[in-house]
Amino acid sequence: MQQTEIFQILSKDIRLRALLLLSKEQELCLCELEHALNIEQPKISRHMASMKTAGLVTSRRHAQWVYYSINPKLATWQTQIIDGAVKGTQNDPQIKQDFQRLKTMKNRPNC
Amino acid sequence: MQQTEIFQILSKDIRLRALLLLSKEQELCLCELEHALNIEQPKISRHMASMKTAGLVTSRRHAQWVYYSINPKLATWQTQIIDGAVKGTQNDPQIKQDFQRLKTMKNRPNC
DNA sequence: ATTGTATATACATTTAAATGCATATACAAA
DNA sequence: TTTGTATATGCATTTAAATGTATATACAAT
Repeated sequence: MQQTEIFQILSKDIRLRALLLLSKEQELCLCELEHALNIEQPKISRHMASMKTAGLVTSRRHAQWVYYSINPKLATWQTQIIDGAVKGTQNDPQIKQDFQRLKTMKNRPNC
Repeated sequence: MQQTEIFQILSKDIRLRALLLLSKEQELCLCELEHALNIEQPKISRHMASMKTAGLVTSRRHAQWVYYSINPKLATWQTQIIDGAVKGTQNDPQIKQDFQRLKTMKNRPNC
């Protein structure tokens, strides 16, 4: 049952929060995620790697930055699940804070 | 972030399969789940207990049987997630087999 | 070539779940 | 009160993820 993989990914705070950021921002580089989530670089890097392995996100490198986005090729049932997560968190203080930190981040890479 | 709890529950095969059975059958007693999923009694009992603790299912006792159902008071975002799981598994052979085993179970308790 | 910034990975350790097996409790019927 | 069936729980062990810290790689700019 590979269907459980998406649940296993979203079962952890950090990854859910990262995905929620990506669901609004289209594309974010690792350092933006690191800053918005306020966690150590190796940690977020590893979690993004696992999300990529699970096929939930894609990445592209541009100069020294690696940009992550939600995989545009997800099945509709997967998208539905993510949408549910978005709904369930729209008033969550933690998520608000994450977006706040992203907004106030200095020297965000432009492209 | 208690939103991750539903994902954590559905991240495991056994629990996802149990929930899918309940989503079609309304109510099933533990021994029906045990039989349909083809696993040991203490195992399914504990997994159902954790689903109950998480608020995903409810239970009622009738005579010596305990009947489980999906909690009717779930938030819509939670229902949406479960619906996504149902969609994502509708042609899954494992799930088909689970229903098959349920159908062919002898001496199912009636009420 | 050297320095700086961004990202990934290795490895040892910790933390958290899941499991098996035994046993306890709940209820029904004899 | 004994026996049978259904369900829950205790406890030791295993399995699986997550973590911290250090280090490696990638690319840009000097």
